[in-house]
Amino acid sequence: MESGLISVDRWAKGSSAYFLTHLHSDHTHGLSSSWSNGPLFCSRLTAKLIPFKFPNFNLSLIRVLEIGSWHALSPSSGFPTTLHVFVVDACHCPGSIMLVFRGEFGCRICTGDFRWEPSCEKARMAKEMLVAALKDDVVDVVYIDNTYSNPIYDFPTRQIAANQIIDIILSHPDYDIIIGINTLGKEDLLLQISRALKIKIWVWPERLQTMHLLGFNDTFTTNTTLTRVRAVPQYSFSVDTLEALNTMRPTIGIMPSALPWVKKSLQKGNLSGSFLTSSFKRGRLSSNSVQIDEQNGAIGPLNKFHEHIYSVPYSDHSNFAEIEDFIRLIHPATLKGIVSSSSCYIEPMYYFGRLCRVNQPIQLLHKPKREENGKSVGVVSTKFSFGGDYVEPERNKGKNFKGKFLGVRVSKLSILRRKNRGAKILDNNSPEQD
DNA sequence: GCGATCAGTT
DNA sequence: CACAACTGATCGC
Repeated sequence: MESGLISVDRWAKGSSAYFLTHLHSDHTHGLSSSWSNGPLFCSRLTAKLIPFKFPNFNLSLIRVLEIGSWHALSPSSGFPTTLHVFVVDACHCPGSIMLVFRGEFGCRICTGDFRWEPSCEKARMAKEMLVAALKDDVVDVVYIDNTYSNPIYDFPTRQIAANQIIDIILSHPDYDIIIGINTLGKEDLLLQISRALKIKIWVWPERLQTMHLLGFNDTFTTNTTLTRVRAVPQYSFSVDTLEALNTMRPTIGIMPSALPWVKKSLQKGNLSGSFLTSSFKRGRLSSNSVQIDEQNGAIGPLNKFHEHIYSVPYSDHSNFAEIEDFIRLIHPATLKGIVSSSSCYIEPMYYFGRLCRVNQPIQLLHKPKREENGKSVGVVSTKFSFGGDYVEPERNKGKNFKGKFLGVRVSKLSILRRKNRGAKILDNNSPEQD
């Protein structure tokens, strides 16, 4: 039946064990306070955060996985078969982990969301642990964080981006500073800012609780009078907000993200206005990401996109080169993306297939896709296709296909809205089995 | 009131 | 161009 043996960041009934790589909401869809579909395996830190995100969560379901250790699931512990899982730090956000599974199905790695920068000490240690754990074993499948698995995604390390942000703040000594963040992540950035400026950072009350759970007891405050630097929910961060704030005090906003929409939405917000001062135009709206001195991270003039807003490519996902490094290191038989995309732009096998042992032809678009959902034997349920059988001319990445196809005007790809992250690994992955 | 979807926001 | 992470409305129950 369609029940998988284990699920990673997927929460539907039918699996014997559930793994949570980290607590971002796009990985917890289907998880709730009342969820009870099976044992939930996660890092110690994630386990600590779960009750905060899901009050009244049944704690007896939680199984802590120590980082750097192998853990066994076996019939003696009520599991259908024996498998082992190894855990390393994914360096994506607090508590985030990468998982290595060994069992009847062979060896598979779920990276979860991850960022392993070559210059990051934590990532270097994680990599060593992983290599040591794998020994000479071959890896059959890597479920990769393919968010940026396209060579157009080239951005600097978080260290460099953090220095850019600090420089921006230092160059605005008389301004209030607003930084957009989410419910978890980018703590290191805020700590560095705090250290560099010798100043506390304001966060909203729930975020302060999170900070305390994470063990940061001194750096953050909810008292606005103590600091000019405030970290606010990203969704509350807009051109309008910044303009409103500026009617009260001079304020700049900083968007720490490598996602292209940042630039786009910020530009669009003000292009038609009268803001196009010469100093603004100097910002080269259409230019690509910042080119900066690799060593010290000095900023160029170009991450300013609005009179009051800077966009800095501080990313918690690996860039293209880092993904490539990872795949080269693991040299798996094949790859699956954990981010289901409605297009081929980030299909991992397209760019990385040559680094795999099984050099599969690049199947760019939809998999067979007969079933609606669920029962496909595969692994990651990438579940959508365009109804028909039209094939995008592979590298003809030019236009997206929203125009009109088959006379149907698909104005939005929203029908295909990706939604499905996560992987379900079946007890029998092999084709010879039903 | 909950969960699943959809819509929309940055 | 896509993408990530999140909030909020809606609908069925």
